[in-house]
Amino acid sequence: MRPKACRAEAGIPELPEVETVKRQLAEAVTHLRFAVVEAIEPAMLRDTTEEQLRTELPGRTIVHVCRLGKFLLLKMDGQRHLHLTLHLGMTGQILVTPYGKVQAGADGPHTRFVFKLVKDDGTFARFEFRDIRKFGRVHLTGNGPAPKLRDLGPDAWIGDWDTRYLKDRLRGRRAPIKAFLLDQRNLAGIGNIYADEILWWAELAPLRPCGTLTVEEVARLAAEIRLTLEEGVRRLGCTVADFVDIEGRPGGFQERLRAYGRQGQDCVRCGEKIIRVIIAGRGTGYCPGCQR
DNA sequence: CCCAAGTCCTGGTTGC
DNA sequence: TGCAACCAGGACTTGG
Repeated sequence: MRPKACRAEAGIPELPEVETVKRQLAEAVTHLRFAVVEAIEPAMLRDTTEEQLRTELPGRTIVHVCRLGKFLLLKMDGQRHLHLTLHLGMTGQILVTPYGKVQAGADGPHTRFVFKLVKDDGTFARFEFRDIRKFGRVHLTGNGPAPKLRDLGPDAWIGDWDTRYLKDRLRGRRAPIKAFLLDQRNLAGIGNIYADEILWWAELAPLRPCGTLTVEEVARLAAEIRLTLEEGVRRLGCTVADFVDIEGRPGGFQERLRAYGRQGQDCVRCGEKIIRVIIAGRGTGYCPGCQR
């Protein structure tokens, strides 16, 4: 079985988008071995020198691909627990293509890393990390995942946390609830778009100070975090690579938005106009009518 | 020119 | 007053 061509991108990568990439990547590269590593943009490296990437990765086989929040982790075989950790930043894309297709194998203007992978049967695949804005990051670490991952809270979608955890973390804080959701140390994986959508579903105003949420509201928030991300994963899981628009969002995503980017339009729940404010330095859409 | 985004960094503020 | 925790805002980057 040859490695399947895979083009994984999905607009701004938040948890559901990264989960989609993770699934496609796992399918495409698990059990393949690194052969040649090319770091075109070494400035995107963390915890790692270009030299280490070039010398330590070749010969190692990918045994597992997983995700924590917005981070992708590729675990290698061998004793040293070598991990390649990827963050897609804002505009990162992963492309995996079998070699032999001239068109598929070419560097683009935004190609930042290229990994040549080899399979048991001797065929090769090209694993490319593209990133227009270079906010993406690549870590190669021995003895476990990148140190950065230790600062992350539990995975917002499938992590081990509950209403009690949220309540404890929110207590006494004056920062707006939206800023709390964006802080990866609390929960990992929520970005600007899903934060707005979660707060709309939970009927909570994004400016509400964390500490003012009632137990009932925290329970609502906890439920909507799981449900909104679940829906995102399900929808993007249906987004076959070929359907993904080069420009950004996969089909069906934009029309599902209830708050983010809908300023000036009617709230589909109460009819009030969605407004836009800046919170935590980020554009925020919400309904002043029903989000309290 | 300004805007968007995720994360890192800095410096100022709050409250015990 | 001291100090840690907290919080706001700028830097980074590029294309629309």
